[in-house]
Amino acid sequence: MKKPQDAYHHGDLRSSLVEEAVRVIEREGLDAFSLREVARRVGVSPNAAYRHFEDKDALLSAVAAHGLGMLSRRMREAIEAVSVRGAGPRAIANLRATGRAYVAFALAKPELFRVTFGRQASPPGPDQTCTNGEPDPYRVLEGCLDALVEASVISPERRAGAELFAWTTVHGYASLALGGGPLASLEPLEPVLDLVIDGVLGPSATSARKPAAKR
Amino acid sequence: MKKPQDAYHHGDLRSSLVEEAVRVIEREGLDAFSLREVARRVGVSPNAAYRHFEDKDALLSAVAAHGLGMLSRRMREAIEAVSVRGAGPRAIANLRATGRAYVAFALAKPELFRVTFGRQASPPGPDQTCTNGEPDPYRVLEGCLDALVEASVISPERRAGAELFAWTTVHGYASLALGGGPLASLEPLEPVLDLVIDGVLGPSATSARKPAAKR
DNA sequence: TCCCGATGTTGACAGCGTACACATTCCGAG
DNA sequence: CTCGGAATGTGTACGCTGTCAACATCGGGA
Repeated sequence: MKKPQDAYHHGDLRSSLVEEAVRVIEREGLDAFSLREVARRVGVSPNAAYRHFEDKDALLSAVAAHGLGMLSRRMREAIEAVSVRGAGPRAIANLRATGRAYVAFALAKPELFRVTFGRQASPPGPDQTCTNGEPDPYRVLEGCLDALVEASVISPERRAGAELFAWTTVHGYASLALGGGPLASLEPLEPVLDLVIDGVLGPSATSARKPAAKR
Repeated sequence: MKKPQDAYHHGDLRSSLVEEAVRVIEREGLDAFSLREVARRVGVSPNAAYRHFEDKDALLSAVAAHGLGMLSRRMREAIEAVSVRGAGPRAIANLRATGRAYVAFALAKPELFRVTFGRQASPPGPDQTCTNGEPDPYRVLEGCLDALVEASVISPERRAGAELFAWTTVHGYASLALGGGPLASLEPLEPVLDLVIDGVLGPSATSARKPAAKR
């Protein structure tokens, strides 16, 4: 009576493989990840994976999609934790919350974050595919900015560049915090978020923001 | 009579290995890179590399250092192309030029850029090691911001967060442009640079910037 | 001159991704 | 109920990889 699309012999391999792959990558690093290792841990033969993924790279892509879904969920949870009803400056707090959640996710699951965003080939379709039914993180950001427009905090035309700018800055902070550059031991996030919000809101509203939250 | 530190049997292997590795990575992707492949192309046995690099990862780190040096050079060249004498708003143009050069490098050599910044382990020392005598890119940015302070365009305290913010935004743009996220087919850079400069200069000087350059 | 250390080579091993052929299990048509 | 094909998992094999140990070669200082 259960209807998951693949629960035949093993009972939802594919999902098991993806989850185990996420675990290996996050706990022992991307270098420790191999098809054979994951299959071994799941308890199937190495080639079983080929019934569900064309090759190793396809499995990695599935891992990336999984990571995207997790990130998206955390951003939405962060929003909900801030506002039950959202309007006015609450919308600004939401935007800030998503940024914080984004960086927190990168720091909490650095290897997964790298796999999620460090890949060249992503589905060329308009939106990324996420593992859960989650909307992809970009849509969450769009929601935040739409709310700002609806609450008349920013003008529609100012919204135009906002998505790119906000995403870009927060993603850059996360990337650099993960260790590549000389900013590895990093300065606090909040001042950066202040500048992001200033940039999004525009020069007029500079001090309309709430004082930076603690931490 | 020549004194390069290692020009014995082969004549500066190590450098040859690094350069060939850069070539392979940039032309055929990181996946096509292997110790054996690089050694093969250079014309030495696979194990010759082990006289110069502890393991594959060490060679990759050398590639990353090489990439850092290239990036740094391009940023400095971009500055020189803008200003023979630098002061006042010229310093702002310099900052913008480094940002443009940073993104241009990432787009021109995407695989190399990924290797350069996508690594977890970097030398823990205060500054990254570059291949050429180049200062690392972070120092170049510091130079730009110092010039802004010296020219009294920004206050010293405003400079504090500026390095992180500027680097972060430009690096994020470059990373996203390389294809991970949904911003792959990307919106123009200049408006983002406008916002970066606004953020660095502070809310007072919003329209002090020059109109965005063409292209 | 000769010898030692730096450099490069050869051979070997385990682990990897993956192709091919085979075994098992599920499910619907008769 | 049976039975056959499709879906799923296994066994075996191949070439490639990173790396180790032992050996060969060279060049410069005693």
